[in-house]
Amino acid sequence: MSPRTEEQFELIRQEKRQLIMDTALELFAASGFENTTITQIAKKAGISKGLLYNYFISKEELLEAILNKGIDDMLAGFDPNKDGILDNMEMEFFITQTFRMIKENRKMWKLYIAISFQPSVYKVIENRSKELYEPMVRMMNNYFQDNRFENPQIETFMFSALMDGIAMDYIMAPDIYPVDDVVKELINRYCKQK
Amino acid sequence: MSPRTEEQFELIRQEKRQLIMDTALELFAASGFENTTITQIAKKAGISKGLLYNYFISKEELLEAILNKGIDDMLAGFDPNKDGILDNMEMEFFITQTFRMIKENRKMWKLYIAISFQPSVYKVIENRSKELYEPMVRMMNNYFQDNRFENPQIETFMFSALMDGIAMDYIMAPDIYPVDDVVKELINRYCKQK
Amino acid sequence: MSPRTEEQFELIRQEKRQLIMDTALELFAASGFENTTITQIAKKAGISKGLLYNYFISKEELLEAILNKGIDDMLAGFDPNKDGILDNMEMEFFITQTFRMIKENRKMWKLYIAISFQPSVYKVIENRSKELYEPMVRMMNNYFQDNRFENPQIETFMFSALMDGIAMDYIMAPDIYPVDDVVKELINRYCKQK
Amino acid sequence: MSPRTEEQFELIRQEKRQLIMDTALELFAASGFENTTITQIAKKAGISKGLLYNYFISKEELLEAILNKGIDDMLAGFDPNKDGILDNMEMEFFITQTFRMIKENRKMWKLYIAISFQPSVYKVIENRSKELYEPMVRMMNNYFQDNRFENPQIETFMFSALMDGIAMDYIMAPDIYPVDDVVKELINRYCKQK
DNA sequence: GATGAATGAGGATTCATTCAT
DNA sequence: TATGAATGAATCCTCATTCAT
Repeated sequence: MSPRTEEQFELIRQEKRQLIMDTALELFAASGFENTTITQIAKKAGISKGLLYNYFISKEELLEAILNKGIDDMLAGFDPNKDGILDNMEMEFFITQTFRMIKENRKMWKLYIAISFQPSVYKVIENRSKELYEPMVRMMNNYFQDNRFENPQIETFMFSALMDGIAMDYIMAPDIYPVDDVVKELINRYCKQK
Repeated sequence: MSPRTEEQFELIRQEKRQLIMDTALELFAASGFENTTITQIAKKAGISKGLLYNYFISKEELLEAILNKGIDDMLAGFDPNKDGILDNMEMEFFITQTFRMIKENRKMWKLYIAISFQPSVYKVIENRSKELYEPMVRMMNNYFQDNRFENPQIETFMFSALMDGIAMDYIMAPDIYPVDDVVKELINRYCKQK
Repeated sequence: MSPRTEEQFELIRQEKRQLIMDTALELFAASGFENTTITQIAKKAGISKGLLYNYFISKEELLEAILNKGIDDMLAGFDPNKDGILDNMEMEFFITQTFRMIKENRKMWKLYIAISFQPSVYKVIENRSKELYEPMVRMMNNYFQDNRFENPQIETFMFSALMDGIAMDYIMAPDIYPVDDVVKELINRYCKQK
Repeated sequence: MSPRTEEQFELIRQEKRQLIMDTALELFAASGFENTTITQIAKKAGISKGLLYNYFISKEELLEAILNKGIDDMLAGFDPNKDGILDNMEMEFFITQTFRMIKENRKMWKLYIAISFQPSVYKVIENRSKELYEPMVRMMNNYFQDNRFENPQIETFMFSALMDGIAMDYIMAPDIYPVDDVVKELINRYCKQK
């Protein structure tokens, strides 16, 4: 009856932590952060409330962990620091990649947007958000400048709005929104030779 | 010292009701529905909690009233039941009008979107939302068909995404977003003779 | 059915606040701060838990209020800032007064001492304590100097220890400790012409 | 690699048990019994929570063990059952010895006093306390009677109060309290030929 | 109409203790 | 012997709502 090894414990911790985060995200996305109780999360995850607090020091820290993980995944998913000139292929890849990530992390993004609409409450994600958005915007701006769009500034706003709008509409109604067709059209407009 | 007439009382009631709604909206938009307490609203409105419940039977009904008022205003602001053919001028008017309403009711829209991201809460306004969206979508669809856009179906999705995205981006950062310029460009693209 | 006047509300608040403090002190003194629950206090006071939090923002703030009130009472009970020369009568008055206050506020002092033994936890009363002790010690020192005791410094320590020890022993066993006799002896020793 | 003998195991057990008690005392004295968690104790002692429960069946039993050990030490430190006549030397020895023990077990005494101020907790050590106090009081009484103090009864109360008060004041501020000087004066007053 | 004291159900969090390994 | 994940009862605290005045 020797005790578990360090590795065994670590494995247990990793798995349980992920289980809690997944379960919480599910519920947060469905009902919102405030409308989800720790009891609900614990019950759905099949663990006790106490154990949850063994992994996250508070409900809010659990939220942060989920959002940070989501942002990390997004950042890892593409290279936004592309400083050189983006050609059409690369832009197409960026768009495809972005929506692939959004589709894979739909619930996280739903939560993320919901939280973003309460800035005074959740300054938590403010900094992480900038990490994500600023390089993206810079990249878009470069693209529209380099590819001689008429008004790169405004084009960036329009394109961003399109990305955001498509993402939003898709997230709101994932089952019926023809996201692939719309994205294809988006690529058509922005990544083809003029 | 003549006693107030029935109408005067009614007027006072209406004004107080509106005061409560305005105050609540302010707070809901800033911190979210769940993070705003009845006590906060009453204090900011300068009335007692008891009186607030004289005007609204519950916190949720107060929310509904605010959202319904917002949707009513929006519906009143344009004629979405336009069945005939929309010409470019009319489309331009629709866009201008829409963003004028959004700018005027920014906080209400912020609240509205935040609520929309919580399905379990969203049911409160689900039906009213459809009242607003469905005719809009029908109208857009008609416009793109009538004006011989290549793929009216997809065009409607793209255009809606643009509208939603611009609105969202503006609402998120109203102080720095160049909404007028972006909307002008939107009109340029969609309301000019081909 | 006109609402209560400001004064009526204020009266209610004063009385209820005092009721809560009295009840809490009773329990804190009997079982200690940590071993007393808000539920116990509320039940004993005949009110709801919620109401308690209408008067005190936290359990700890309730403790502070009780201790501060006790210290205020003590400070009001005698003039520790006596800078001039204390004669025997005045010293006798000081001793008598002190023990009168201790007897009247026995439970508060029990709580106060118990709390004092956890300095790392309750820095709360540190400052207030100084307010109370420092002038007392200064006064004693003056007395022993002015009245030509052999070693005023050490005499102050001895006298303080006696006061503290008597108070402590009395508080521990108020029903059987002959505090009046002991205090009489104390006065005999320290306030009679040599 | 010879297997440890039974005695070696027992020795290890004793040492670990003592380590836990020392660690716990440290924390109990600093923050109080209730404010110290088992987790804190285990972490500071460098062992697991489970192991701690291998040595003590409950947190309360750990407290009892600490206090009992302290009382045992105290009892072993002097002979309170002196039935014959105590001379001045012996009284001096008693006082010196007592404060030497208090200084050596300062934290234990801090805890002991803190506990004593919570009747509902005090029962844990009530009986052991009597074992310690009653013979002491009897001894003092005898001394004052035998040495023809005017009012031995009251003198016992005064002397006890002095002992308690000095101990208390020292324990409260061990770093600045001139305990040696004060004790010397105490001896001066009570152990010198009249 | 108007007030704010009062309620109590419900939520987040803590922690002594257990137990599989 | 030794580990720390896991439990759940208990605790503090919140807040929408009610109600006597």
